[in-house]
Amino acid sequence: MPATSGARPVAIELNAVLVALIGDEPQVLTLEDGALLPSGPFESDHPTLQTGVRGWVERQTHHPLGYVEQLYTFADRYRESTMGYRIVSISYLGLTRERAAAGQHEPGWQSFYRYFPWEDWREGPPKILARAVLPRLKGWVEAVSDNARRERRQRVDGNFDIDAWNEELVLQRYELLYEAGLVPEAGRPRKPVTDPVPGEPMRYDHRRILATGIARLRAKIKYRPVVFELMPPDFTLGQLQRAVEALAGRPLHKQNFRRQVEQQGLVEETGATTTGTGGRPAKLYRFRREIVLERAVAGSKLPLARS
Amino acid sequence: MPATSGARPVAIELNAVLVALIGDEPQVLTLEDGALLPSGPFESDHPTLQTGVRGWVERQTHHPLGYVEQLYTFADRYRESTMGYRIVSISYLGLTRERAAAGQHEPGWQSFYRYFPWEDWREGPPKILARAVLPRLKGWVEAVSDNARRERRQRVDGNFDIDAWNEELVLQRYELLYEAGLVPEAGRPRKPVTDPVPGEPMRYDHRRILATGIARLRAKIKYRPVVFELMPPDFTLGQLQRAVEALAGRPLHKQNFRRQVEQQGLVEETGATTTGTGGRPAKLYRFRREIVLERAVAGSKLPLARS
DNA sequence: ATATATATACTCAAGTTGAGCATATAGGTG
DNA sequence: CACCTATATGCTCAACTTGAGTATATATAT
Repeated sequence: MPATSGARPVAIELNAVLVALIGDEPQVLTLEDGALLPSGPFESDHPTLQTGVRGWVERQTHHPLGYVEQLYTFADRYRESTMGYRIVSISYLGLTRERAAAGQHEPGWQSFYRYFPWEDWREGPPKILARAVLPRLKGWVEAVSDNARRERRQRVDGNFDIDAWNEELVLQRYELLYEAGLVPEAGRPRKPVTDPVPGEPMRYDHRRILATGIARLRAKIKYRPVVFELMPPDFTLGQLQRAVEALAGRPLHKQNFRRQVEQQGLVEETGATTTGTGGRPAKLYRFRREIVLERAVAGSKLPLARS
Repeated sequence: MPATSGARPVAIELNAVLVALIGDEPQVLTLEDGALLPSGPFESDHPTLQTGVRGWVERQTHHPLGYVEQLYTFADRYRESTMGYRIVSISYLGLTRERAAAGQHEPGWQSFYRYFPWEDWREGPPKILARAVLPRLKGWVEAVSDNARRERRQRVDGNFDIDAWNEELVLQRYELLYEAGLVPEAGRPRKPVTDPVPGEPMRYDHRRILATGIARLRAKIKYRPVVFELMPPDFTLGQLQRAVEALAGRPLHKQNFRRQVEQQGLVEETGATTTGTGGRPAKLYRFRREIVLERAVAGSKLPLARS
């Protein structure tokens, strides 16, 4: 028998990091003027968690969810429900297609970089890094000495290396800033943050959940064709590149990007072109959806023997 | 307010996929003669889930856990506790160091490949694949026609490709076998499996959880230095290679493996050598633990612009 | 002494990647 | 209209990485 006898009742809450691209800007659906991620109860009439999330999100947003994946389950003691149950929150990442009004501000949708301004390197190193983030981290490093200082320095250098920026470390950087007392997080057992680094906070641990979602998405676009879940059916390679750049928060080399996309066989030409791009007309492409079944991908870095 | 009002009480159960290498064989800790993974209640006096798992596992096994990571949260309706609560199970992957008695059978420890015999390619393609698994899958493909058949064929070809075996797809292969009715899984809404493919079953969904853990571990060894959590403090490169081969289930090219390990700077020589290896004495190495802080790794496959 | 292991060092061709030059074709401007 | 500016697209090339060896060293067993 599995040892479930000592299990205690808790309440389950679902959280969603719902992402869309609106006019080249990566956005997340929020409530309460950007302070909360959408949350919903786990309804027992759904056969699985996944379908529960799907149903509830699609009811709320009236848009189909192209892709859903579980992010993480948090059950930290600082979140207690009013009923006395302990709250366990299970968070999901969901991707949905661009809304109609490109370039407009849709109510509830907020840019990733409102919460993590140091993560947007599309125009080069964000000034906020050198001006606000790094000096404060330096202070935190130097607040201790000897081994502790060396360890802090290594962590800062490894996660905030200007010369070898790693865009996947969104969560680790956020957690480091949290440890350094530079970002506030409601409800956590921490001394209040008097002078936080720039970037909007959220209530509860929602900003941390968002960081988890962005980090996962940035890692995933490198080895699974998930960007296409955010694109319209037909698109130019330029649009596709801007979409990846928006998510990764980094500028890409145009010619090499096309080479990569084309030789991976991810897209096919529709035959049409568009002149709306401001220069030579661009060919329109569509995602070859069959490829998801065919190739289960994976980048083996293991030095396999024989062939 | 987050919409937690409709949340229903459930019971939380923790499951662990606890891995150790025992004499070149990758093993998992089980109960009930291999039929169950260790499970424990979520005790409310632990500040976080992670420390809860750690404490409970270390109490049970009397060994420190080198590495713990959350795997997945399952809450499928077919698992109801006797009390009427719904059970949500949160599973973890844990790595621990090799036991004293190498080569011996430790009670409770079972080889990965007892449960997934088709996943062990260390001696070339497992005979069981051509003899039992693939023919049965072929039957499943041909049981339908037209589009359905084409889709089934694509999925089988993509996940069980003998000529381009992808060792990371452990979970996807297991799920495909489940869908094809070739592996039994207790408690699931499925017709009973009369003639399963070889490989031990487990109770509940524990075999699926184990598949999740192995898949995660196989993916992780490629970009994080987690193997070292399974190794003794000093080891030869030969031992290290056999450890990776055991986890990945594939033979590696010896010279290229050393090159990779050395140029990644993951290890340093201890200065000592050992003659116990049956040939020329091997240098002993140790893991450079500092590197974990220094390099946050990640294999960028994005074609970045400028430098 | 010889056979057989394993360990370690080095080489080389093929493939991949980073960086950039060159050309095509739209719209806007004097 | 000639020309400037954008974006799109095609192609090259050197540097680096990877796959697949050959060659040599040094233990133990017979």
